[in-house]
Amino acid sequence: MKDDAQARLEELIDKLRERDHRITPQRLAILKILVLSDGHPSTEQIYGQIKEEFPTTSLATVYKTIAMLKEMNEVLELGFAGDSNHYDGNKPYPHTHLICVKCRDIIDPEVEDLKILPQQVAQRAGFRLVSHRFDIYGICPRCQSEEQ
Amino acid sequence: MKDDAQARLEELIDKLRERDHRITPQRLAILKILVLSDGHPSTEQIYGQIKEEFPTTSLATVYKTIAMLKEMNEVLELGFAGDSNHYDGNKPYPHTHLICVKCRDIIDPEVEDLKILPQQVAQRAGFRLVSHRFDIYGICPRCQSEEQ
DNA sequence: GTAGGTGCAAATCGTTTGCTGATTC
DNA sequence: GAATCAGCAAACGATTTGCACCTAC
Repeated sequence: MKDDAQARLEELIDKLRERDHRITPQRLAILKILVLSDGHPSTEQIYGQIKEEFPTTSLATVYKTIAMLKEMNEVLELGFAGDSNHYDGNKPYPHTHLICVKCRDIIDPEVEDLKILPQQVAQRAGFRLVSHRFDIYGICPRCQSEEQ
Repeated sequence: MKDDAQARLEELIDKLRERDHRITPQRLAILKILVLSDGHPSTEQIYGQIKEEFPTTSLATVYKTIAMLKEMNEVLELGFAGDSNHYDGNKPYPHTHLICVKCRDIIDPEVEDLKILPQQVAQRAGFRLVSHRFDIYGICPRCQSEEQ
């Protein structure tokens, strides 16, 4: 495991302990999957991966673990209508996503920061800023080359 | 009905005719609701409103009409995981939204255009741009004042 | 008259919940 | 040992679909 993934995993474990959450084998496996994923795995993908190690694990456990991480603000949820949610356990704060509409791959592009724009827009309308989401949809290079 | 809403309604009717879609009373009512809404009504809200005029209308008809408009690119769909989708029939192209996380009100804020940013980000990663979505979440003035 | 639309009910899919037996601490 | 958790199945809510009847053109 890469150093930064290892460090993030230990950080998460510490935070669970702080809150008196138990470190069960299933939770540990889910945390590992999250910190080791480059992409933004969906619940189904996490479920599929964890079944390799713990075949009896249920989807409910995946959901419950993620709900716990959400409550701790240690995972970023990318919800999609009519599709599984995807999760980022490494950068649990708003950031730009580039999403392929064909293969549904999600990457973090290099992008100039939006900086104070969300705060500015919210303030101007009298809103107290909570968060924001910026998704760019396109066709990824691989899917482009596969077009006829 | 305001002039611009009237004009948009006629535009939509023309586009339906062009494609040999029939102008049924239910469809007309849904189109009216869409062009007259300042906000971004959800399917449930559209359903609720249309029932006042046509009590027998079904949710399925609302969904089917919206699916037709989506296919014609005449409505912008704002999908939310675990919530009804919302629709904008007046500005059926990507634009920034400001969303209250408490009352779920959605407004179009005055905002400097993102301009070429989505295209720039997509291009840099080799993606062909399809669309984008920029949502800012916060607490609206009314909900702030209602906080004890 | 006929292609297309409406409305109903059933099916679907992701997610959540209730509960019982098992496990971490 | 006790509080928490895992796993199962049932419940849920938004959306979609199949189909018989109906209606705009």
